Amino acid sequence: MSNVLAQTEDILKEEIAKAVVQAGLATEEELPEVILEKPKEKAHGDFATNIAMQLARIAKKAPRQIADDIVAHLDQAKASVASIEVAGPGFINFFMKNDFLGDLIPAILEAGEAYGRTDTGKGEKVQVEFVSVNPTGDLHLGHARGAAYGDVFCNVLDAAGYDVEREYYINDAGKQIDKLASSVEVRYLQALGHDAAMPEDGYRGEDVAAIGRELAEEHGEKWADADESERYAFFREYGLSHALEQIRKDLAEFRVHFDNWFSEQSLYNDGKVEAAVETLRNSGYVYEEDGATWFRSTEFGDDKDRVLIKQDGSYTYLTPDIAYHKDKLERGFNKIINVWGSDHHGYIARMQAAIQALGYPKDKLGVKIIQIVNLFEGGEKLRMSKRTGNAVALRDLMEEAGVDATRYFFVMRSNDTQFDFDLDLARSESNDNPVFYVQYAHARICTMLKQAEEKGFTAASDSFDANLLTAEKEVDLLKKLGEFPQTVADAAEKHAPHKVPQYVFDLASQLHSFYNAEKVLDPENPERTKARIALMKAVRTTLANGLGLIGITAPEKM
RNA sequence: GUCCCAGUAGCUCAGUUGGAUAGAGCAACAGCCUUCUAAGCUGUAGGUCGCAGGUUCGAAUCCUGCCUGGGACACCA
Repeated sequence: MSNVLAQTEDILKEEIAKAVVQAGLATEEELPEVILEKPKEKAHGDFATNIAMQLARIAKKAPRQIADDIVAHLDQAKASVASIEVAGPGFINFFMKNDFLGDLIPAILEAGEAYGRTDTGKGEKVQVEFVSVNPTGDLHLGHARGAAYGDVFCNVLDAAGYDVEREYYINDAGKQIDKLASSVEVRYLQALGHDAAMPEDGYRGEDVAAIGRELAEEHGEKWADADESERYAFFREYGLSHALEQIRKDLAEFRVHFDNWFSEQSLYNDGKVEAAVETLRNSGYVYEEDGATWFRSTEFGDDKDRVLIKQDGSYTYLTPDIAYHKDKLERGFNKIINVWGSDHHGYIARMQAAIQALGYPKDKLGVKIIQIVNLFEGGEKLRMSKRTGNAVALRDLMEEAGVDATRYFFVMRSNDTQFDFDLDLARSESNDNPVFYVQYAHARICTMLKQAEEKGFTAASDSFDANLLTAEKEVDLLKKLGEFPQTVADAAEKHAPHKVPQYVFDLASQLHSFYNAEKVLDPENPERTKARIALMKAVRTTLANGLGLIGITAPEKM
């Protein structure tokens, strides 16, 4: 178990609970959960608890009096507590014996790449569906944020002990594919010099035009006057597979991979769309009106009922989507999570209604909304890609800023605030750029360790004395290292992967600070040098693991 | 009109699910390289947490109302 800090906390919590009961302040049943927090102020100790305030009502005593009683009954030695203070309205501040930190470095070095992994998720099966862009063109800015968020979120879930599956839902059945087919057709004909007009709602992007040109080159006039339906089927298939191929390629380059690519068309082929409607009908949530078939979603809090089958007999967008979610739920996940763009938020209520109508609890489905991204360059907002005239593509970003910076930037902010992507900053090789700042910390350590080797310093992970690590900056570093597993678990539980870049940045900052204050390789003090080398190795491991979760490189040299 | 998200330092954002004197980075100002990478560090300054009520020992955080910005409100996908 490499989560030394959590162990220490658990023991302390237990001892506090015991003390409360022994002091006769509350029975075990009355006892609220003991909450330990990490105070912002160093002067308030390593941990603090507000248990005395919480007990005020139960024990019918003043919080400070309660706090004193608890302290009097606490087994300080067992809880590794060095000293205790009662402060403010009744906080109990614990100053820990730092010897618990001594176990940390060997634990980290032993765990290696696994440091930061916990079993908080208890192997629960979670499925995350993200990106799921219509295969009708390039991925662009907003999709990229969703891709980065989804991917890092999955990494974090995995590290926290969840059994994660990544899925991409391919909308390959609806009208948008018909539109793609005719758009490709027009571009193909135009590429051959024929007179063809793009339909009003066709895809006018450069990406589709490229497919048309490619086709013209490969096939020449072959399809120009082929049989209408045959020709249509061909363009449809060709456009679809090429768009999809492009998406896969871009995502792969962005280091995003899926376990499962799920085709909407397969739902039709397997009769699952009909089956879903029947299921809802049998449960009594379906009715006919005005020649259409409706889903009584208002039963579950939706604003209005929704049409499943239109007057003309075709399905609405919602219907296959319900079938899709039904299919996902039947695959046995404890939880399914959708990552959607902000323009889809209005869709949540009806989907959750569908989940309930299918007989599942509402919270079986989680929806994460990714807010809009604005791209800035030279202080100005870019609306269009300079290259293609379309919305800025993921590919442009990767070229301009690199994959590392792009991924880091997209996940460093909470998903539900709009994000200004500063292209100049992402590109800059300076300390303003948080990606470089963190990577530099890693590289710095690697250089130090290399020199340590060259100079003949060695440090096996178990042959150093952790008690020599007493400088303020190194104790801070140790404490920060200890937080990593919980930060990751926290990020998973709160669906907040942005906590990882935040953590890694803080750790890098403390490393730089330590580096400037203390010398690691010191021939005058070989024993302390050994201990510090071990500390540096632990920091390097933790930084690398954090960067790994974000999906970016940890360079050894910069 | 209804719903969702946001509103915290000049700018970009955190804020440990209600805790102590609200924190980082950038920008500003003042310093630190003969020494393991200055792509770094140290310090100063900077705040009516959108506004007004309420809940309680205690509110940036929870509730109500309002203001501002963004988005969504199809028998489109």
